[in-house]
Amino acid sequence: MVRKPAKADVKAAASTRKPNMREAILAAAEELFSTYGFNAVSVRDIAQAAGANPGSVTYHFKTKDGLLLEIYRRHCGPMNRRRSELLAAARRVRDVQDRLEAIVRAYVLPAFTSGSDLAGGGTRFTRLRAIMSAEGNEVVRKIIAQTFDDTSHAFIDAIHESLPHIPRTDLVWRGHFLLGALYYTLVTPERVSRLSRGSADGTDAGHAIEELVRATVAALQAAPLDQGTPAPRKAASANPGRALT
Amino acid sequence: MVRKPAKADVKAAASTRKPNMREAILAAAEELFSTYGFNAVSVRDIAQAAGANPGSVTYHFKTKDGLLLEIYRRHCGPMNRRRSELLAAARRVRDVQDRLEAIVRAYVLPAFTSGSDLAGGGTRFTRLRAIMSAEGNEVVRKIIAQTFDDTSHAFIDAIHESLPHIPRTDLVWRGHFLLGALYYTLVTPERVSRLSRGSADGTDAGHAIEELVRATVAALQAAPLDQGTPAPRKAASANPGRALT
DNA sequence: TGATTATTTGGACGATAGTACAAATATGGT
DNA sequence: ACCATATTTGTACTATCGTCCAAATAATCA
Repeated sequence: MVRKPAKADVKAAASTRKPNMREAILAAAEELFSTYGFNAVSVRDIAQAAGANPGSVTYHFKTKDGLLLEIYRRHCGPMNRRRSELLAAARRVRDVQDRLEAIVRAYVLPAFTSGSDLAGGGTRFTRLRAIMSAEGNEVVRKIIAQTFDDTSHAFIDAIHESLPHIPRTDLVWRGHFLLGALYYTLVTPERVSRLSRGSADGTDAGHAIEELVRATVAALQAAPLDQGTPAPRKAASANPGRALT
Repeated sequence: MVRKPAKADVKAAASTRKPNMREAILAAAEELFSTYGFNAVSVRDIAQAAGANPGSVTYHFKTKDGLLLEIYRRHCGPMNRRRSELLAAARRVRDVQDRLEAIVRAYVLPAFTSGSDLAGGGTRFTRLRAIMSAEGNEVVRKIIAQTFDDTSHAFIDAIHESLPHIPRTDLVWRGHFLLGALYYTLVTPERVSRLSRGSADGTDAGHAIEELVRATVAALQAAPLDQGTPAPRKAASANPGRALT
């Protein structure tokens, strides 16, 4: 096809230098996958976005699945390490209520903030995980089960220690709901803006975190299902300020 | 509203006769889309699953998008009608606590139970919606905004009437979390079974509904963020049985 | 019945998918 | 400067995609 007129011109056209094409491909793939999903993005799309040749993608990552795998490898480590640190600190909080909130925050925060270099990297990767779990990608399913389940168990255990009267099963459910809410907020933040008629911004990560933490802490403390305790009556409305705490 | 009883006969003899190919294609497409997503399923996959010719799909629905559109048309009406009925009934519940629970149940229940003929139709369609929102399908985005937003507003308004001291914005967030939790449970139910080490079944719709309702009612009643009320201390642990209600 | 319409069929079209590979080029150590 | 290696490039391969179309078949009704 048409040859490039001059190497310098091409490089100048790109906003940044490209010392490491491999990194550029990874960044482009992460951005595209987290926006349109894995199936909807082609290797050629990624190559073009990275200013690379489709063959380079094959050279560096062998297959499209391999590229996705490498993205996960890049993020899982730092994110779970951050979670462990925050969880360890949260466990040391004296007050039960504060501790519970700190634990939930330790789970949610690393999903939003970047674990590595790029701004918004955490949000982007978590959105990618959300889309992947919806698409049911088989390559990713194994990584999730073997990389994230340990972290999930650690958090559930920590919560269970703070709420020993609630069966573990219920806490698993409620932690599951937390992850679903977190994913959905990252996938369709504009829905919040729309339904609130502009009084809330779904893309405001800070606000989303606070809302999510507050709602989750309340949900975790709700009476369990089995133990024959029907949802208590009237008391809540009699104590509106503090609501359910 | 009752559908043809003859439908059962047709289904029983699925391998032999095919009186209505259009319906068979719709059913196959719904099943495949809700399992693998829109992008991952080809028109030929659908045709094969329905025992039809790929050309028949084009004949009946013009395009692949048209097929998806028709699936939505089939379900949206009955589901939202059911929700309206249940919501109207829930509004008439006297006790505030019971009413709140009934409202949430009115939102969640039609998403699980079938609105039409097939068993598990409701669950399947809701799972489809979950995957579609993750894939960011443009064809569907318009339908969602114009068909489901009215319903969402109605539920938020009803909740707001029962919890007037909580700003609408917070209720929007919490309703959003509810939908995310609902979606995620339908998309990856096996995760609940895995993390609970077998003590819970993620595919048990009845149990999922109860857990979801309990957690959501508690979350809705939590103190709002802004009004300077820090999460209350100590009281919760002093009242473990009822927790946050 | 025959005539008209509705549906199904099988094959084809151009576009694009993931991947492979040889040639061209860039890089780094000596 | 040279050589060995790493990387990039251009292109080609096969497979599959959504859609289209003319012919074959089924269904409907005068």
